[in-house]
This record gives sequence, structure tokens and C-alpha cells, in this order.
Amino acid sequence: MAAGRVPVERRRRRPTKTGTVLTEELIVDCALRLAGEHGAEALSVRRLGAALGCDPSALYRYFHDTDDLLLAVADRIIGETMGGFAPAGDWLAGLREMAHRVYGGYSRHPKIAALAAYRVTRRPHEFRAVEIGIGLMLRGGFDKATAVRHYAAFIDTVLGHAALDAAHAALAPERRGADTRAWAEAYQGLSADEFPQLAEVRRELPLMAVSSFETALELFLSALEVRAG
Amino acid sequence: MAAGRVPVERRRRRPTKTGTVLTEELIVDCALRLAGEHGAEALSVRRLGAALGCDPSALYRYFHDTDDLLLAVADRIIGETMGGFAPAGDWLAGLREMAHRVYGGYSRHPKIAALAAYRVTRRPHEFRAVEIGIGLMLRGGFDKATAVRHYAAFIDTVLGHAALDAAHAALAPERRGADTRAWAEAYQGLSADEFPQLAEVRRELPLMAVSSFETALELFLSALEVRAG
DNA sequence: AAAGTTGCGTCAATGGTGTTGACATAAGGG
DNA sequence: CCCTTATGTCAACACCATTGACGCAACTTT
Repeated sequence: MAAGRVPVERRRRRPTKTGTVLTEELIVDCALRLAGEHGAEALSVRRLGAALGCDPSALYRYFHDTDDLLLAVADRIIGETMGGFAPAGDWLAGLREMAHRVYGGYSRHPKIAALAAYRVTRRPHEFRAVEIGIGLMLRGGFDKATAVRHYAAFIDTVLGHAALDAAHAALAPERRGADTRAWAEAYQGLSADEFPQLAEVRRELPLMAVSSFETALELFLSALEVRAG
Repeated sequence: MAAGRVPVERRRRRPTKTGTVLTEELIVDCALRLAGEHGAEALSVRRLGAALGCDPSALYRYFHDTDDLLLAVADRIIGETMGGFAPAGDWLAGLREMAHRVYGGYSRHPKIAALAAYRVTRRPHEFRAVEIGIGLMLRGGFDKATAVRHYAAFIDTVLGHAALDAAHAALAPERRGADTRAWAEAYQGLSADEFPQLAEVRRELPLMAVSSFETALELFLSALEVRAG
């Protein structure tokens, strides 16, 4: 049953009924593509099996369960977004780019992001990302413990926003629409007596429907800058 | 089928097979209790029906679907956490307390938080919370548009951290443990050649396993303070 | 080249999930 | 007292993840 128990060297590559030869890599590829093309619900063992042309249960030869597969997919995303990133100049600019890369990567795969943004993949691409992030904090002049704590706060803030926006983007269309329209509709009709502050900013409320990631990131980075210097 | 379509006044209160009389409130109560007591998976229409002593499908007379029910439960949580909150003094202190209340409320209901933190409930308790939050920003001296944008960044940062930590807390125990231990185990064994920065802070890495909410919040608030004054 | 292991794809089955339409019954208004 | 109709119940559908038994075929060994 168990996945990965079989050493890679001993692998016997038997083609499936439809001819393709399964690989961990191929499965992750397919999962990523499937989650992207079709809606949020497309990522199930059965659909994945169908897309790969194999029996669903064959996947359990490669991954313990769907959680294991999910982490593998998440690490692939991290790898893609951080690929070729080697910040050289200003540490703050480095952090800014890293934030944009991570946020952008997860935005491109909202369904996965919503499920995996808060996980620790414990896989190579994540190792590299943390290595870079902590390096940037150290370059900012923070002592070791502060660098780690600030990196945690930084990446969690970025991941938190990414997860929020991704989860929203991954919602079924009619639900996403309803949530978005709330600020321009339900919140517009509230009584000014009961909600004076909301009435005051009524015309600006639709701003609540757009992502606050950029605003939050710049506020956060400015706070870091102050503490460093 | 549809929920809420029946005006409240016309309701015919028929007891279920086991004698209890269903109410939207009673259902939300039960859902909250169920999600708290039993593990993360306890929240399903069937279990809820069993706990209420009614047929699962009876719930569809009160809520369109599980999403509708989820939003009702989430709004209840907001109401509980914000109950009696009327910040009078310093606007920054008000924001700090609001952040702690929201984060704490969701921490007490991780399963719900993981599912609902990024939603707009469009219900009374949420209205009140936004009213208070925007009021605090206006008190900080920001103009209308900036107040709204800063409130969005503020609440999304808080909700993002709450969602991250809640999702982690709602994980199945063995998965949560594995994720947590990663920083004290998998990350400790990495080669110092390949990951020099990680090696540098190796002894501080376990800090990554604890919530970064407080750190992030204080950084965020300090940035707000600078912009206000 | 034949025999023996064993990886792994397939099949069938289990027990879970949300949701719906038909139905019967009792509640409450006239 | 009847009539309308709200609503709890039942049965069914279409999904889901996961597992154990099975047998083929791809390697290893002799």
C-alpha cells in the first residue's frame, strides 16, 4: 500500500492499460494541470486516475494518501515560483520580490493554495525558499532569533493573504460573486442610524472587494525597515 | 427546498421524530458544539442530523446548502467574539483588541475558521464588526478611502493569520505533529554547504513552529501608527 | 534460457459525503 | 371542522477516499 517505500532503483515501470508509464513527477504534473484547467472540484483521485488513464487506486503506489500528494504538488509550485530567484541587491527589495513570487505562484493555483498554503511540505523546494528568506532577514541586520521571528511573521503574512485571496478565487463562481458583490450591495443598504461609520464611507466600501495584499505588504515592509535601521 | 424562503411568522413548528423542535438557532448551536467537541470531520449534514435527532435532509428547510449553514455559523462566531466590544480610548489599542478578539474567536473554532475566515457572511454580526473597525481607522485620522483600504489590509492580515493557524490546528493530529516537528527535525539535518543561512540559525529554527501572529500584528500596527501621525 | 520474486496496475467493495424529489402528516388559519 | 401547506422523513443518486485480493509482467537469479 504505502507510497515511497519502494526504493527508486527497484522500480518496475509497468505501463497502464492505456499505455502511459506512471511517475511521481507525471502524477504531480497532471494534478497541477487538472486543478488549473477545470474548476476547483477537479482534483480527486478518481478524476486524476481518469486523466492519467489508470485506475484511481494506482496512485496509492506513489503517495500514501491525498494529503501526501497535495504536499508534493505544493512543493512543485514553490519550486516554480522561486525558480531562478537569487536576490543580490537591497534586502527589502528582495523580500518584496519574494512576497510577490509566492503570492503570484499561489494565485496561479488557487485551489491548491487554499488547501496547502499553511502546510510545511518538508521538501527540497521549500528548504531553498526558507534559506533565501532567512538570508534576506540576516542581511537586514537582525540578530538570529529576530531574523527567524521576522521571517515567520513575513512569510505567514504573505501566505495568509495568498490563502485568503486564493480561497476566494477558488470559490464556486456564484458564491465568489455573492461575496464580492456584498460590499456594493448588502453593505450599501444598511441604515445610517445603526451604522454611522459605514454610512460615512459608503462610497469607498467597494474597495473592500479588492485584494489588500499590496497595501498590507507595503505596511509590513515599512515596519521592518524602521526596526532594521 | 430553499431555506429562509418561508417568512418567519408563518413557520409551523413541527417536532422531529425524537421530539425536538428545529430552529435555525438550534442548528447553528449544535453545529458549533459538534465542530468543537469532535474532531474536524464531525461537521457533516448526516452527523448534524444525528446529533439533532432529525433526518439530515430536514436541514435543507433552514439553509440552502452547507455553505449557507457555514456562513451562519461563522457569523455566530463573529457575534460571540465581538460581543460587548465598544472601544472608547486609543484607536490603536482598539484595533489591537479587535485583532485579538477576532483571532481568539477563530482559534476557539479552528475547523470553522479554516473554512470560513475568508468569506463575507453578509450578516448582522459582521456588519457591526466592520462598523467598529472602520470607525477606529477614521478615528486614526485617515481619510475615507485610506481608512477603508487600511481596514481591509488590517482585517485581512488578522484573518489570514487566523486562517493559517486555525487550519494548522484543525489538521489531523499526526499531520499537525509532522508539520510542527519539521522545524526541529527535517530542517535540522540539512547540509550546511547547501543551506548556509539555515545552518547559521539552526538553533532558532524551532521558532518557526509557533504562531507569528503577535509579531506580525505589532509590526503592522506600528506601521499604521507611523502613517497616521 | 528457465525459474522465481515481487512491483504494481486492476477490480470490487466499503463506508463515507451533499443533495434532491416524492410523500405523508400535522399545524394553524378561515 | 376543513383545507392549505410547512416540514420531517424516506429513498435514491452521484460523488468521494481508501483498502485487500488478484494476477500479470518486469526484473533478478540461477
